[in-house]
Amino acid sequence: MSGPLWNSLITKLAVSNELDGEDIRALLALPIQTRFYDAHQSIVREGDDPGACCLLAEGFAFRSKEAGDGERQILSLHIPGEIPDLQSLHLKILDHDLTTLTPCTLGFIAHAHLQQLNVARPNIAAALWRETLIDSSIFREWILNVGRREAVVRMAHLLCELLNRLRAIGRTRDGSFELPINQSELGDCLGLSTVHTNRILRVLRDEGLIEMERGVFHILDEPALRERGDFDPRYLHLHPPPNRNGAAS
Amino acid sequence: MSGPLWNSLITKLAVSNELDGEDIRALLALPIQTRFYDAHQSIVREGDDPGACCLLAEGFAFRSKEAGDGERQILSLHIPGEIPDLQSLHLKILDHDLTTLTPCTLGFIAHAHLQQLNVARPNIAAALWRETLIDSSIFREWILNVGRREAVVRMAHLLCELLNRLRAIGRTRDGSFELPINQSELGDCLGLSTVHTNRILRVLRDEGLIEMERGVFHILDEPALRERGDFDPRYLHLHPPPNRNGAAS
DNA sequence: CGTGGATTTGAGAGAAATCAAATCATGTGG
DNA sequence: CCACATGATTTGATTTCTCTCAAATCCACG
Repeated sequence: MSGPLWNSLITKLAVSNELDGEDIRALLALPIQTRFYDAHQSIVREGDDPGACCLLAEGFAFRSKEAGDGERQILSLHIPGEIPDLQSLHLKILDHDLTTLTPCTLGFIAHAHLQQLNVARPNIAAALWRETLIDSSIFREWILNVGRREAVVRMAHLLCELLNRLRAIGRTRDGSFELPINQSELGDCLGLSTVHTNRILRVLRDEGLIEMERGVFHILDEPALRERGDFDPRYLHLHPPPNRNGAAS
Repeated sequence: MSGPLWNSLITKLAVSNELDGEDIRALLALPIQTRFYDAHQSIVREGDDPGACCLLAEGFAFRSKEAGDGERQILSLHIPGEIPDLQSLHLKILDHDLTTLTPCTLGFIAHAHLQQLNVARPNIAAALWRETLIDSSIFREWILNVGRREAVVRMAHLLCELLNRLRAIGRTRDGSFELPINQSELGDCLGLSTVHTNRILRVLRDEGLIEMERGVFHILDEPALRERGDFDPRYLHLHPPPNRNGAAS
């Protein structure tokens, strides 16, 4: 098999992992069931026990939880090539929601097939484990962001993160990237109200750091935005680990 | 080999994983180098590339990051039996600090030995992966906590989490647990100032939900504290996954 | 008994939320 | 092509929560 689904997965995995020819062949042989979703559709919900992981091949999705008072917190934004619920492979019961942000092409991969792949290709097992650990590293940075940075810095940081992640999979042009997200959702990422989110975006625009138009963000001065957002991309682990034993190349 | 280090590890792993006799034998054979640390000592730092994981056998530790302005955010609190930097097995460069909270007994396990164990005992590899995923699930809940709950609720939630995690490894008596943490550190867990942390603790005491004395927390009314803290323990995954294929018992 | 760290209290400032309303897009049906 | 409905963005005014600054108290320990 082959096609855009497999390509997005391999492109993304190759950002942070060394894959050899055998690995790629094994990935291409992975049975994936394609489905198309509209924007703002629930993919899986807290409490579900899905039996398959969801590869995001095209579009954007997010994971979220709700507090008791109904306030929503977005935990992560997902970009093409990611498997947002990869953890369901070992944590059967979902502890959060997964929802499309835009129309999406999704590929469902049965847990059983992933397990077989992990046994057959330990290097892929390590890569997938590593992906979940990078996911975790991004959560840690979000805790810091929401817990200890003020609103403008938080927003600048988030935009830097998105720019860097999207650039790694070739989805930026100059300093611009497409991401159709509204201000209410942006606020839910940062723990801010919609009104305050709006004012904060204005600040960044007034400072000449960004511009926005329907679903497209333009980063006008990345170094300045990094400075403003206290951003250091190391936590994204956007490179394969240093190759200590002369393995795959 | 055997001793308190191995016991703490096995006790903790068994909370959320099914281990069979062979697994336990393999764990007991794991070479671990013991070292004793004082309170408030750095174990590993952001940017380090350690070569070994650190098993927390006795005492408490925390992971943290610092924002540009020097504000510290504590990302997680660790209890006996946990391996707080297990992710360093696949993410070589540390993206946060790991520090003792109290005097600790630590066991260092070389990455190479863990890798060998993962190959020899796939069930243990799955358990370790699962542990890192639970870690991740706790991060997600902390994002929600810091992002969308107000201070009193945040604090109540954190105390419920600690009670439940410590109970699972047998470190509570009735509703009480030992945890020598000061208010500044507690504030750093929750994204609050020390002063506000103090006032919030007073609120919970005035409401008759908790009592505190040097390093010991007494939860006087757990159901009420759960209610106050919007707490649902499911995200802690404190039970082994449902056994679907009749494997280990 | 003095010292330093931790906790507690008070007062005032600041950041972000809430409430309310206006404006701006976008899409639909007539 | 226009009237209208809907949702998103924007703005203003006010309230609430949390922080900061400062000082007092408490406590463990040498």
